[in-house]
Amino acid sequence: MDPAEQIATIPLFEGLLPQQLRELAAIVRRQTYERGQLIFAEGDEASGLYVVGQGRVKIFKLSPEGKEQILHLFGPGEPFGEAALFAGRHFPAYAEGLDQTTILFFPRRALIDLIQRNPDIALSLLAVLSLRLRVFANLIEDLSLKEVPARLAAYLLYFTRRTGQSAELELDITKSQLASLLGTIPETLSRVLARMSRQGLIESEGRRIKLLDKKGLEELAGYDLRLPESPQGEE
Amino acid sequence: MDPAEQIATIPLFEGLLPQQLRELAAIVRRQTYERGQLIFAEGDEASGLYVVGQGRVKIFKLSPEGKEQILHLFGPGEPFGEAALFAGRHFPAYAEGLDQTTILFFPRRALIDLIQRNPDIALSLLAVLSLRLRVFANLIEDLSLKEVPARLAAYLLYFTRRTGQSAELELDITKSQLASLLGTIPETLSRVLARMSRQGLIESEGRRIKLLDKKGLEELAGYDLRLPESPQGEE
DNA sequence: CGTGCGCTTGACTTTTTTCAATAAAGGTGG
DNA sequence: CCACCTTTATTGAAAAAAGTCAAGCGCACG
Repeated sequence: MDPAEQIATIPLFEGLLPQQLRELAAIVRRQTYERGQLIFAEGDEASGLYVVGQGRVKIFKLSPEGKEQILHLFGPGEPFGEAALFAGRHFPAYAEGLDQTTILFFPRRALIDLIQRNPDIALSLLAVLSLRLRVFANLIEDLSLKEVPARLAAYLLYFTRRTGQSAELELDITKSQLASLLGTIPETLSRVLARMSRQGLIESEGRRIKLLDKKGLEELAGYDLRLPESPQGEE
Repeated sequence: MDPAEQIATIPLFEGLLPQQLRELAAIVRRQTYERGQLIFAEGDEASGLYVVGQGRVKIFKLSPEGKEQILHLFGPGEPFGEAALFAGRHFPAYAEGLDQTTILFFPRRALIDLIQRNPDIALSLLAVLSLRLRVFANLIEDLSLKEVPARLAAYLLYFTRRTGQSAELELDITKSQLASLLGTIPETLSRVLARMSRQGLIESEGRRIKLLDKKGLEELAGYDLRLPESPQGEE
């Protein structure tokens, strides 16, 4: 595909003038990665902005023992590595291709120039970062306030809403990856899925999961009891 | 204090021209909150940017059962509530005064105008958001990859570095709040502190904690074994 | 001087992880 | 098309970590 055309489809750059798109096209570098190939490592020098072209990218942290926590999964059009661009000089996590993946890379200097001449990009970037902050806040909430079944229920419900699939959904990641996303391990996830099936909440077969009792799942996820009172003094 | 003067000391607005500072001063609203008073609640409409004047502010999430997870503690000069400004229209968490607190509030509209006319503020904001993203990434890592003793050790070491205190530190929050910050409960924290004391790692007396064995703490925190190899295939 | 809040400790329960073994699924090359 | 190999998923038994409930202490503050 023509670089300028492809860039124009990136939500982050939507609304830019043709001239500006051409500038971007002039500095972009296209890269390809195999499934499982590392794009950057935690601690690496951050020299620019990445945008997923095709395929998916996994952003994750690694414990000393090798256990991984997935922070994000990104698909076509989504930028990543921006935080390192504006804050520290180093990536705070790993990035790896989940499939065969093409990446658009925008070097730091040129990008910052462009932003300075074009505040709208900045606002767009601010929106992206804000949204991520929000996602993280929710992830933190889930990880620290809920147990695995609640996290799983929340994820399943969220997933149906995100993809529009109503009650029958098909995971686009392995269950091991889902476990990592939920902050647990495959064994635990497997058991929780089995238990939910026994309880008649879901039906699980391979990557296909049918939600049989949405109400029950919502309860599990903590969608009830949304305290109407102010939490003052709730320390 | 004169508003313009005070605004000039906010890192976020550093480097602005006197004219722009005056614009900000013209739109700012000053508010006071008591210790424990709610500044905004999760789900509230977000109508502007907050900056801490004096005192400290606690940003937190609440589980249905009332357990809280502290996301941030902010002090003078630090902005909060920005994410809601650029992304969704609602706050993703609660904010509450930790002391008697004065807040500077900048309404949305005027601020966005100013940003559009002044890309440098945008870059500054991008840096702030990026930094927070980074903090969150670390918090998520800690919460999901480490057990409480490791999180506590990491916090203690981080705290000494942040405050410059070398081996003897004085908490500026209650232990219950520290527990919440670490994603656990006071009882567990208490036990972990006791255990660490028995092991000769620390000496704890009220809010004063002395680090007796930094090396041991670093090991606990997982500062060893930083895998030098690429984590390829480490799924 | 008492009330309340923060902190600690003990006994107990629940949740999750670990370790190990096995089964199922998917892709590759003959 | 099948045998083989790797990856992914499941299950059991045991251990570990963290949370709940309940009681008690100490200290600050009115």
